[in-house]
Amino acid sequence: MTVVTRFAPSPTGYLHIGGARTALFNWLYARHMGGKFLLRIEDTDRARSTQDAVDKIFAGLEWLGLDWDEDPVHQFARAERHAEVARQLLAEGKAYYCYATQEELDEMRAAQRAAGQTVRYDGRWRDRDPSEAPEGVPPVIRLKMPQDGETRIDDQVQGDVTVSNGQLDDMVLLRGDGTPTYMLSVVVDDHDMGITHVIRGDDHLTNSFRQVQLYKAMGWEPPVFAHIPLIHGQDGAKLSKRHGALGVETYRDMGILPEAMRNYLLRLGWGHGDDEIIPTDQAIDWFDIVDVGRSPSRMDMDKLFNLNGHYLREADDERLVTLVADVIVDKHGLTVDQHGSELLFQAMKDLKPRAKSLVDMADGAVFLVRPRPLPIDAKAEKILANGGRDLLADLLPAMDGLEWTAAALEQWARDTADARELKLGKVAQPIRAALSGSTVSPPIFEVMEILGRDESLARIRDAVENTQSNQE
RNA sequence: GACCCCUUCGUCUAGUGGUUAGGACACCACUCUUUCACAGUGGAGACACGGGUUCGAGUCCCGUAGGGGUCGCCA
Repeated sequence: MTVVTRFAPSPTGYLHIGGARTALFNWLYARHMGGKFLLRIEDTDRARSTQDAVDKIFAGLEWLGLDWDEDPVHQFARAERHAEVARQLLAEGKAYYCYATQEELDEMRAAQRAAGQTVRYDGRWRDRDPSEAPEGVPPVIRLKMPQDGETRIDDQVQGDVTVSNGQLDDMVLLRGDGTPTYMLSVVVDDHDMGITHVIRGDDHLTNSFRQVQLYKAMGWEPPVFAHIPLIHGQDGAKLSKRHGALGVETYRDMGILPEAMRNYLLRLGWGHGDDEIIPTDQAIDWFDIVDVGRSPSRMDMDKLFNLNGHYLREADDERLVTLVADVIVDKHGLTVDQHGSELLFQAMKDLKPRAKSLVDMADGAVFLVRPRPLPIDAKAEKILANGGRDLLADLLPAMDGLEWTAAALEQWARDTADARELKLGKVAQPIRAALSGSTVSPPIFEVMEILGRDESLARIRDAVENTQSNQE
């Protein structure tokens, strides 16, 4: 049997982190099993569904690198098929019309609550003759749930979970306006799409019991269920769009690499011994849904960034140049021309170990492509003011004739420091301040080589001459 | 409230009856060092609690506590 999984988001907003992980697990399982991963847009809530959200979800999945098979199914387009199933059940006596009004149901629930009873539809129209139907109330169609026995789910993650059928109320299949409810739509679509494994958030676990009864009523084989634990926020509560869950594009904008995101999400609820760095191809090889844990986990940004730093160091230099240039343009408002890209490329090996995100990397690299004269930050200015400027002025004439390689420049700096009985840092820091405008940068002699003789000397001259440099 | 689920360092996890309870992030110290990082070494840090079962329990059973989820003509 070929495994078919699906990711079924409702397009009422961006693709948030929990949805992204659900998608990842479905994708990984399908790829691991050599099956298919399908997409279904659950847009039956016409009021809240938007095309913009659909686009964002697609974009989010694409960014994450989760490719789906076949064209996405739009649930609303299948409404007639769903209604047909409801009518069939009605004809077979497995479902019935319910004429209870909204107000009536509200009262019923309020009364149940007040009496300390379980709140659920009481089946008031279950055995009532439709001839008693009130005028002008468009009826809903409800499924006749079994009232005895129990419903059992052998969940791949949660294990055997059983609920007594008395807990299940007769759920609405078709609304008064003839449109299908979510409960009906998911079951019909999962069946029609040939979904073999439903992997979704734990918050759907209790829905599954009722869905199983719908499968049974239709004489269909239920899929295998796997309810994965939710991701919680720092406060331990369910992460949702209105509760701290950020869209995946936000992580992208924070400078996270998609491969880092995948690795991080994978480790939330799933592990493989002591392995932490798990590239995607390895994940496909190792991942199995039965190995997913049952307890919820919390988002840990520090770990995400740590992982991101790792993938950043491994990433291809040219790819990084493009990504970092984009951030420099967007965040720092500068342009990065051919020469600028060249500088970034050469500096990449020094930039990599210093960044945990593309944003960090851009911050650390921007001085390379800034036009002169550079802004000098307060700490750097202090170094220049406290003797650094004088030293540079003193050294400048000799520097012109040096061999301009990192190694030669470093040797020269060491000799110079020795000759003056200074520590190397005393020579290096003023140069760093002049070249980068900061006290923090990649190894400064590397920077000198990358920037080149002319630019380097010009920046040092700027620093020497501008006693009141443009401080930030 | 009812039903369902969960509970190992602060966080993510390994662990499936006998371990000095392992790893990772974060934290602290040290090493490296021209700054900052990276890297390396070391350190502190956990089986929620109470009963069983067993020669022996983080591992099995039952309670308790805490947390979460669901109870819509939303999905």
